[in-house]
Amino acid sequence: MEKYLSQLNEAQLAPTIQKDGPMIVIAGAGSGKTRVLTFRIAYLMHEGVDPFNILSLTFTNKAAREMKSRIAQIVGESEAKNLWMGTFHSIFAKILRIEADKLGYPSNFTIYDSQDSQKLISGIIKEMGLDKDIYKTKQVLSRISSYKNSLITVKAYMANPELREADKMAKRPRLGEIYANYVDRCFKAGAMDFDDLLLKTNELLTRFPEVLGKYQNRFRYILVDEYQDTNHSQYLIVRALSDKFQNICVVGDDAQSIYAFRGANINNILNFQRDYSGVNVYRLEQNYRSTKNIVNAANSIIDKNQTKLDKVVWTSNDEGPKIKVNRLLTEGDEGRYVASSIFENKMQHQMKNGDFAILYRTNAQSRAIEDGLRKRDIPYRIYGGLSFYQRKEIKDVLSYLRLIVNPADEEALKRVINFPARGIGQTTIDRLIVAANGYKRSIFEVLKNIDKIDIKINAGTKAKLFNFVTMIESFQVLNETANVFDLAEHVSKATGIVKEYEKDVTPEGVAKVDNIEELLNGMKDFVEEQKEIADTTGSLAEFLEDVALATDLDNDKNDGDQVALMTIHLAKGLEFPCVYIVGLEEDLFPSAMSMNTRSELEEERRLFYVALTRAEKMAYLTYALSRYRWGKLIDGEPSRFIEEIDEQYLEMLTPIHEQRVNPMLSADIFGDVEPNKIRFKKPIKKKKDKAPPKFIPPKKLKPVSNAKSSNVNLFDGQLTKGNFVEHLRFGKGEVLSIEGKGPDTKAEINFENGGVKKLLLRFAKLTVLG
DNA sequence: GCTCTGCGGTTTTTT
DNA sequence: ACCGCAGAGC
Repeated sequence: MEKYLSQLNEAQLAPTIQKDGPMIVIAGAGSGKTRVLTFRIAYLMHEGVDPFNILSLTFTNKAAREMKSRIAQIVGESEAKNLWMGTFHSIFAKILRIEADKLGYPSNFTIYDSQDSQKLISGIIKEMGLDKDIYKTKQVLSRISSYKNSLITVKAYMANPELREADKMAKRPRLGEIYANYVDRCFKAGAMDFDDLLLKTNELLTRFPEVLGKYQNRFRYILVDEYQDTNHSQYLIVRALSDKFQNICVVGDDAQSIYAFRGANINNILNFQRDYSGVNVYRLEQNYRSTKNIVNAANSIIDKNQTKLDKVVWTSNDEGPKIKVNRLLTEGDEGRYVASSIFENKMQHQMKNGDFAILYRTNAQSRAIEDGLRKRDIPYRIYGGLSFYQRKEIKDVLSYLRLIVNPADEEALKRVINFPARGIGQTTIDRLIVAANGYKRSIFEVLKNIDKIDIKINAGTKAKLFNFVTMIESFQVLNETANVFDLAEHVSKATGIVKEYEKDVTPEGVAKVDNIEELLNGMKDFVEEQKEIADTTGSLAEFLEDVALATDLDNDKNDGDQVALMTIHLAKGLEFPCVYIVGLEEDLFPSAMSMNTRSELEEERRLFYVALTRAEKMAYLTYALSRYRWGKLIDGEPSRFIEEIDEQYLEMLTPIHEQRVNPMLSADIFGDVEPNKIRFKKPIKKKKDKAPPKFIPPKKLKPVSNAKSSNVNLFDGQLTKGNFVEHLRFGKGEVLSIEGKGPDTKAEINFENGGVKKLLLRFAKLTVLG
């Protein structure tokens, strides 16, 4: 143990060897918090704590696995495997299965993913005959989700006039009814959604004191990673479980809280000291990951936030190169630039593809980057997006498997009852749902008793339904004896799914068949793996649970040396020698959806902080003057975050403001990438969009966008005080004054929805009204 | 009940 | 630009 502890600095050592009592570790980016957590757990075990009594909660399965294997290296495999280590969702799903009967749930309950939840909600809205334009599925679901995360049950909602009033004001007076129906249908289907896994755990621990006592005694030592991202529901679980022994260690960084949008409450970390008595506060402030330039630049930006804990991150690492900032004309140029820059860095610094990460705000941005990388033959891997298990063909197979484990699973049943097509249409399904609701039973039970109940379905259809039920039941029998791989293989053949997709000879169809094969291979691995682990059964139910809570990041196949592409959210906790942060434009990053309040904007800023602190040696920031959004070419302005960085840490490859851009010069940044093509492509494209008029005839409504011209001010001399203009975002406005000359001309404009703005005319997208 | 077509939403982030 | 879904026609 000594040999491990000696690897820690003073600040890391103190929290590692505090055995008992509540403690919080405020850990700056790259300060070695994972090391503290792992060594601390090893230390506890060294001090005689049974691993069975240690609960360690992480944010991702991947983090849990990595931590477990690191601990195994210290204390040995056999000891480490008894640790309770995983995500909130996976740990409490396991506990809920054990205690399910107390809550009236079957222990083999299904976990609905958000797609399942959405389909159920939209079905309920339809059944209730509500206007789907007012009751938007996603909005309704997000309301329900936030209620659940705040522990507002249907009963609590109904008893709370304020909440009901708020939804009424939002023109959704029947939201409570939808909520009630949704909860009811999930319960009847033996299903829990993601939020339920936490909500029901809370219910379990409050309603059954003996259960709470049992788990309090079991989890004598609790550690929580990424505490800043816990929501209220998770917070209460941790509080309840740690209440008896108070051996609670939370680790987090308020500057990296980026999940408020899904209910994470930054106050959980800010108020931790108030929640427990005698809290020891530790700070890890030395960054071991990044260069001085990167650390200081990141500090300079997070300084702009008001809500934060005192902490000064510093490093003794090298100065390192400055952060390079580059402006491109279009998203295509951005992709090409990033690709050629990676190419150059590989040549100059002998770097591998795996040393690079390209981070973006939204998944939609990946396409242009991909194109650039492909042209340069740079191998890459996209993380996130539609995960493997969410793909249609995979969900089809999984739905059959879910139905075997839990035939009440309504969403699975609806998905496959007529896929592949077997002549059971929507009308029949609707009638089945009505009957199931009427009898307060699951659809599957209705199906089994189809002859005994009152339902208007003709004999032919009844026969088809009977066949379907028989098929599922035969699978259930097989599940008693066969392993999950053999079962799944049989299912994909017997149901005709594979045959159905084999009919499709397009590349997409072929890919689907391949994907199903990959799923089966994965199940084979699962079977093999489970043979080696004594305390798991390798059951189908277990496989499905793993799959339901898995993310793309978890299945790191590590196939070869590839550049990583992902959203910034996904990048949290990772690090790369060289990081490209792309799409640094107002309305994109910060996102237009998150600029309404200071707290939203501060979360965007933390997101930027997270992005920048992923970099070890080099960081690049890029933005494009125009990019396709919703199929249209939209002009953008550079993100405020670029200007918020102390400029001494930046190297502007292109001037950010007030300077003429020479298109010939800007072409140079592509190095040897078909310069001619790039140089001439833009002007041609631009011409097609809009021919810049020589002058603007007054009084006539003439749409003139200054847009992509970017190096000239088309309004030069045309726009004067008193002119009326229209802006895409700010609406109509009156020109108050003009200042500057040529490309630097600015106009002060009073907009009807935006107030007074000063706009650089060569960037402003204005229509002159007269 | 099945198939095709046109429409509409999408692009904020995810356990 | 793209995908998924609803509605109409067969």
